[in-house]
Amino acid sequence: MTINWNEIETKWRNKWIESKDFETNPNEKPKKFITVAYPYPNSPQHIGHGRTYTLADVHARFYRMQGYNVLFPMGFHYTGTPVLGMARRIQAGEKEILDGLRNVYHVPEEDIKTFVEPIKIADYFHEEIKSGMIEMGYSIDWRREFTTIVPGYQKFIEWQITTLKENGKIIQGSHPVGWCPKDQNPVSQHDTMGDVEPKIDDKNFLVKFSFGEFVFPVTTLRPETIFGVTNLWVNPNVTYKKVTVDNETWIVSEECANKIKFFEKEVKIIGDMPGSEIVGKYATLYDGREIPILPAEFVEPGMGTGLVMSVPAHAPKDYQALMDLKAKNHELASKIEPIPIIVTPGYDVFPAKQICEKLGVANQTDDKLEDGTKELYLKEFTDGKLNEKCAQFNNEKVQFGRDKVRAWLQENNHLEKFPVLENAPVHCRCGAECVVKILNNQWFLNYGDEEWKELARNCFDEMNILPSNIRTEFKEVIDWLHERACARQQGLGTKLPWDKDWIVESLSDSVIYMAYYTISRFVNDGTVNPENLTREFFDYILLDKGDVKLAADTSKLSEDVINTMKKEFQYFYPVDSRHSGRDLVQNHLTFFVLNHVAIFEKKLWPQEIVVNGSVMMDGAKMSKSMGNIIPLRTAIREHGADPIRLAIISSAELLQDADFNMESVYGIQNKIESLLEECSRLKKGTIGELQAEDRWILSKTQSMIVHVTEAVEKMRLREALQAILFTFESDLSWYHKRVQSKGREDVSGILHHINSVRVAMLSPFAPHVAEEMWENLGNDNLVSKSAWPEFSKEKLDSTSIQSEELLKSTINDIANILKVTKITPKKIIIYVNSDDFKSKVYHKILGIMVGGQNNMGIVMKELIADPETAESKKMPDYIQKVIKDLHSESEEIKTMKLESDSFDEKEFLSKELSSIGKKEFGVEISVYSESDRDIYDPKGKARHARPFKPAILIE
RNA sequence: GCGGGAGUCGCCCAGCCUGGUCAAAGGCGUAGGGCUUAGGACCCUAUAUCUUAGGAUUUCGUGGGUUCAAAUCCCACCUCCCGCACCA
Repeated sequence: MTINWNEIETKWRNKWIESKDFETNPNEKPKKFITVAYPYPNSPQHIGHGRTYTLADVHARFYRMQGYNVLFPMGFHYTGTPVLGMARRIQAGEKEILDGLRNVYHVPEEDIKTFVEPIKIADYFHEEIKSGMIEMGYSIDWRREFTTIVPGYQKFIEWQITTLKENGKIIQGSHPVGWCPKDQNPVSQHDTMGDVEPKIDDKNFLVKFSFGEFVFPVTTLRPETIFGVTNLWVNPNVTYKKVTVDNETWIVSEECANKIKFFEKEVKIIGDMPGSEIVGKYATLYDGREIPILPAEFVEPGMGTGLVMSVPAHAPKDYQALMDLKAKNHELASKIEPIPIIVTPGYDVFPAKQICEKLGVANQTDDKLEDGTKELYLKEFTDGKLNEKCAQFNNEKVQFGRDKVRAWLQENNHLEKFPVLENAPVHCRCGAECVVKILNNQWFLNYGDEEWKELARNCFDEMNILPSNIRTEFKEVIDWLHERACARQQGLGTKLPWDKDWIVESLSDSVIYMAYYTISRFVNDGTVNPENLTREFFDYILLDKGDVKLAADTSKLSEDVINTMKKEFQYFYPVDSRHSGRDLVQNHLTFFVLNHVAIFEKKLWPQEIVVNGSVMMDGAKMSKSMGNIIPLRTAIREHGADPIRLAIISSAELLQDADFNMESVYGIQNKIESLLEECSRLKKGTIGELQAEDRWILSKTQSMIVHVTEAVEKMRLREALQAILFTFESDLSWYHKRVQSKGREDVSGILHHINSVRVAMLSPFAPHVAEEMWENLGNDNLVSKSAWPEFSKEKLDSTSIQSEELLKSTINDIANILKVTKITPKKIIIYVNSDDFKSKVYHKILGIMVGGQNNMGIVMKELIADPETAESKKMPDYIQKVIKDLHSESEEIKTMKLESDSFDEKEFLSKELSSIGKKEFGVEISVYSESDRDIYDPKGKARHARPFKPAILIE
């Protein structure tokens, strides 16, 4: 049978919509509030996005079947800048992006025309993504949907950010950003040519030397080398500028002057100073020491300030430049000797000299200097120690000393930050070269605050985190986190209420919004006019602060409505499970916790976080440039939603990256097809008297229920699915074998029961086709509304599991012997144990082993200590073998054997073995007990029989 | 540099937290058989090595250690991947 997936899926989707199953309001049942990070709509979603939502949907559907009132809502995150950049590029007619929209995303031409407006882009993909979610069968309550730029949400964010500020969580400061001087805008990856992220290196510093009334600023990554400075380098061919910077006059290159204009400084160029005029003079160091200024061609005016300080003992370039001058008998240079200040194991006193000689550097323009410099800088940083020339920093490791030296110089106004673009040049899409701008008065969330961190740690400690091994990562993130800018100057979003030049940054307006799902329903149905929502309203509903009258008056609502809304919030909150991709661990998920603890009281803190890995395509990372992105809706059309859901879930456990490939989809499709076929064959029937194999398979079904339920609870969905579809299959095929060999035809009632259980458990994973199967099984309700199969101890017949295991292992042993000996059997004889003493010893050993003891010596001692089994010291061989038998059985089986009644092996085997044995081996099998009088035992095998391990003779 | 992971029987990937059910699940591939007009799909069997009695041997990155017992716990080493922010 070939399934028409789209037809089945549409059929059931419509039924769900009709019955409004997923529209959730408070009721008397216990609730679960499941949320997923909402999408940013600047492209259609692909299979990778589908993973997080699918896992959450399975979770939601599972809880629903377990009898919870589950709220699973969705919103759309419009806040941010990427669509702005897209719109600009589309307006400029950039081929690359237009081709992508047309050929990869198949956006209709008339829609593309509207995309010059950023919101139209978001609107388009919003609808696209939403349609995909519906087609995937996500059980979302769409009545609560919103975007982050609707008035109600904006009122909510204003309230959130104001509350944070009043709680002292927001501070002001300055911050460097990548900046386009032409557009007068910050630039991010989306705004640059080639989509490069402008990387800012703020470990770069500027050390100030004096030169008469002027300041000579010099940039360095290694402030500690100030102690080893012997001279400055200046390019004699460059004309430097005199520049007033606040109250000082600096000598810097023109390029540098243009950079510092973007720092928080008053900058004005007032004149020239040719490099040639500076060369040969002296500058003054922080400690009053005079050092000569020497010419060097390697000094580039575009780098740093265009002036360089020379540390010839530790910088290969400086050393070589000095040598070059000395070779020319330069007068000032000839007097200079390197000053070593760092001791590093593996290097001698003058490491720079050592490296230049090792690499055979010819002169200061030699390319080998770059490698040498890199090597030495790293070694000195990780292994080096400052020496006695470094005053109070003597004996400090460079790793730690550097920061101390920097702080000390900074205090004494000898040093300033000089952030640079690490990956310069970066070009804005407009063509201009980007610079670093220091933004004044930036607003920060003070995530560095220790008290705040401590609260978050408390929350994490009490929270369930799946998978649990990601907990340490959260701990690290909390430790490492510091102030984070929470406002931007451009993009869509909500304005800061107290400073309208700024917009609340997108990662800061998406941290507690789950609370808004309980409000959006009332906004969407018109009960509430969002424009009227006030602080008092939110305070009352979300924080239980103030009184209902004030909240009602200020927001022009009735007290009844207000109290209904408050009850709804209090019913659904806290969030019971937050699903997200692992890329959000370091930011969103941690901020989510931080903001909750900063705003809400403890009982409203999140209960659980579930983190999943990403999706790979045929083993490779998905990327637009590689062209291996499959839009989700395309995949649904081609393969069906359920196969995609199953393929995503079955390809990897939670945190592992899932590999999506077509083979796995086809495999799943076939598996499901045969299951569906079987379901349509089976009819509800009466279950007659149970035979041994019936009791066994029903017991196995119970075990499966336990196993699957546990796995889903821990979000080990792959394991659960595997159990439902595959592992159980091998039990079923054994059952079929047994039934066939007995020639039974009355088992369809049992199979119907078993498959009902399987289909119900499959339903959260593959909801559409499970409904179809459920219907085929003859049910007239929806499986998504039916109850999750429940384990019942009474249905678990441990004796039947044991006896069936005995049968299987006996068959297995016979097959094994036949395989090894390659004989064709004419007759098979089985001898079961009937020796009471052996049984007694067996049980005694079983008890000892279940108690945790497995050592032969200890077991023997215990046996001898008991007068009933003391005789066993005469049969160490038997003891050893029994221990070994038991070793190869699961704890579960061992416990069962211990707890349940023993059964008559002979009776069972002689009754059950012949039919299956005849089918498997084609000969009669006779069963004797060791003590039978009429025993046929020509080879004396019978005495080898042990409990659960009969002896076998094949002729 | 700071931090987080990973290395399993041809490939992908479970198992490790909680040691014995582990020669190690499942999928793919491969080989043989069945079914089929053929192909596909499906089903069965095999797939470390040795073995004429249900067994033995060597295996889970490398080298040590703990233990009656190690893929699993501890130590060291090797190799590989990912994140480092104002960006969704």
